[in-house]
Amino acid sequence: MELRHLRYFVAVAEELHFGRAAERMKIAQPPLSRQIQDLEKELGTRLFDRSRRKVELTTAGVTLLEHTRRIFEAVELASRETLRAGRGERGRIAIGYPSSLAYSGLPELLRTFRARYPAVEVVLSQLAPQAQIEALKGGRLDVGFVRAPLEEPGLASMLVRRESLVVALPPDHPAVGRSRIPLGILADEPFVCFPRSRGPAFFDQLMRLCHEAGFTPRIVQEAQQLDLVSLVAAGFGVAIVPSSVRHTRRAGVAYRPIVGSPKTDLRVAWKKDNNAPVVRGLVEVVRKVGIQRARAPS
Amino acid sequence: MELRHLRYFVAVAEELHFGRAAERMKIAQPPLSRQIQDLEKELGTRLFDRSRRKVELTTAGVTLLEHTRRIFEAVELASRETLRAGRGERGRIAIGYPSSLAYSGLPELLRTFRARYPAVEVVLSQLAPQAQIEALKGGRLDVGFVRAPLEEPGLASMLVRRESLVVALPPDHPAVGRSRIPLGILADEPFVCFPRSRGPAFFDQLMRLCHEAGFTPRIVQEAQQLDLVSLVAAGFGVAIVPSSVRHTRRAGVAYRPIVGSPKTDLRVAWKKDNNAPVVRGLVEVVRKVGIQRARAPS
DNA sequence: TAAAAATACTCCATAGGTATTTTAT
DNA sequence: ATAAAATACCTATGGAGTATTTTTA
Repeated sequence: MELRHLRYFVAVAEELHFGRAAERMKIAQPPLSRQIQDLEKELGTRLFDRSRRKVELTTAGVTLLEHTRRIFEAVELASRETLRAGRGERGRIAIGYPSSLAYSGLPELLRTFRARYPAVEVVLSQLAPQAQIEALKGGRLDVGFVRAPLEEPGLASMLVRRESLVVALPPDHPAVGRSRIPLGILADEPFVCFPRSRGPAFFDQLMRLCHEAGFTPRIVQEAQQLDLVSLVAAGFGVAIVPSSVRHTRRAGVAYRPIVGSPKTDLRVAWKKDNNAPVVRGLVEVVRKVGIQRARAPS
Repeated sequence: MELRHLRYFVAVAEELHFGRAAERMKIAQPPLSRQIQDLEKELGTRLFDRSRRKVELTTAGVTLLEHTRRIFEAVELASRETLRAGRGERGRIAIGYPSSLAYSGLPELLRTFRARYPAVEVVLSQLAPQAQIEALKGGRLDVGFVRAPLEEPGLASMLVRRESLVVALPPDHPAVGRSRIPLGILADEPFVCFPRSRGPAFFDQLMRLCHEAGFTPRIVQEAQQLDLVSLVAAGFGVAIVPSSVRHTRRAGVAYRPIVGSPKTDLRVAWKKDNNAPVVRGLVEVVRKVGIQRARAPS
């Protein structure tokens, strides 16, 4: 059985006249008769009563007509939904992000994305850079936002924004008096930072910066759960963070730019061979809308 | 789009390999590739990702696969239900019957019929013969049981059983002494019977019998609602009824055979051009099982 | 007799086959 | 180098057309 048979059947059932039904189907009457006969043969029962001059549906025909409507509805629905899925307007996307994006940038991005793809389920995971990279490669994540150059084979990425690094330090620290801080004056300060395993690229950049300033930072605390800024506020030491961290208002911490304005890149990454239209769609939204820095608190 | 496309699509989606899918579909690989391409073209989206060495479903493909299952289920259901309807195993049948069958014969028949056609809805109407004939012609009834020769054009009928007519009379009537009653001795009796309009054939047969016995019956009461036997019991007069009426046990009435054993035919009737399989099925059940006379009460 | 469906055939569009190329590993 | 899908081209099944017959009112 083919849908053609059912289309022809519906035409005859509605016209109750082979000639007119054939006309409607843009074919001649004899082939239509044959197709209906083939269908009747395959189903094993008559669908029309042609014993008298006029064509009438048999009880079997009535039954088939009812079911046929449902079949065509199912086919149309399948067709529509498949196209929607193909356009990325349907499905699920798992997004990874670092804690620094949770309150600045990400919400705005998601609002735009969900407006454009309302039927897509968004799954969010706050993850450290390295964890994101592994989740991306393992397929547990579709896209991730990471601060890293991302030379991973198998992953593709796009620059979202470039921002300055700043020093976070207690407000009573002597260096606060300066408008720009030369890293060298922090040579003897205790540093707090994330463990290298959480984000090697950022960690290594930090080390490089300090070495260029002529010292090796004394790392006193590797933040595990708590965020860096809270540790700085608690007086454990100073930290170097992306400037956007300032947007999370917080007492007990001052931020100062660094001499030489070192930068860090926020990139959006995805598996190179992940062609899912939702992923393309999200990246496209990021490209067009970007992730704006929220305005710094006054 | 044809079901063929969907069948091929399912094969490839399940095998995730064009070669094996083609083998399963008993066709060569290139035509299968083409059919899938045609389907993708028609739907407007890719269904498989062949960018790498192995074939994978796209999100659109996953969506279509889910819907496809529903489509094939609908097609199979339609096929099965249509065949069942064609066999008369599904539908509705309106049956007319005279009061005399309500307690003898009809229940047994219906039990057999419903056992064979459990999904058929049976609608019963107790109707006088003439009302049945009109309902049959008007399509409000599918089959009717009538006592009449049924020479109606447009209707077909089959003899169900032939039974004797008997006289119903009060037990204290002088004629009760006889084992067989010559109708002539009832010449001066008051008769109760149904109005001619309710069943002309039976009424005319009655008149003919009396005339042959040399008199015209004095009809004192034309039963409208109440049945004849009750009127006889109430002493309004005598009546001539089919012998099966005796099966409704009732005090105050005696039954005696008539000399010459006149007979009446119970026929099952249907519209000649009603080819509904349910109707054929019922008539077939009647033919095979018949409507047995219930055993006379001792 | 006329209207309409079925039959008998003819033709061609397209499903399917064969040979080969392209692609990705 | 190889496995697998795509492409190119050919074949042939069966869907559709034309002419005619059959059926029924």
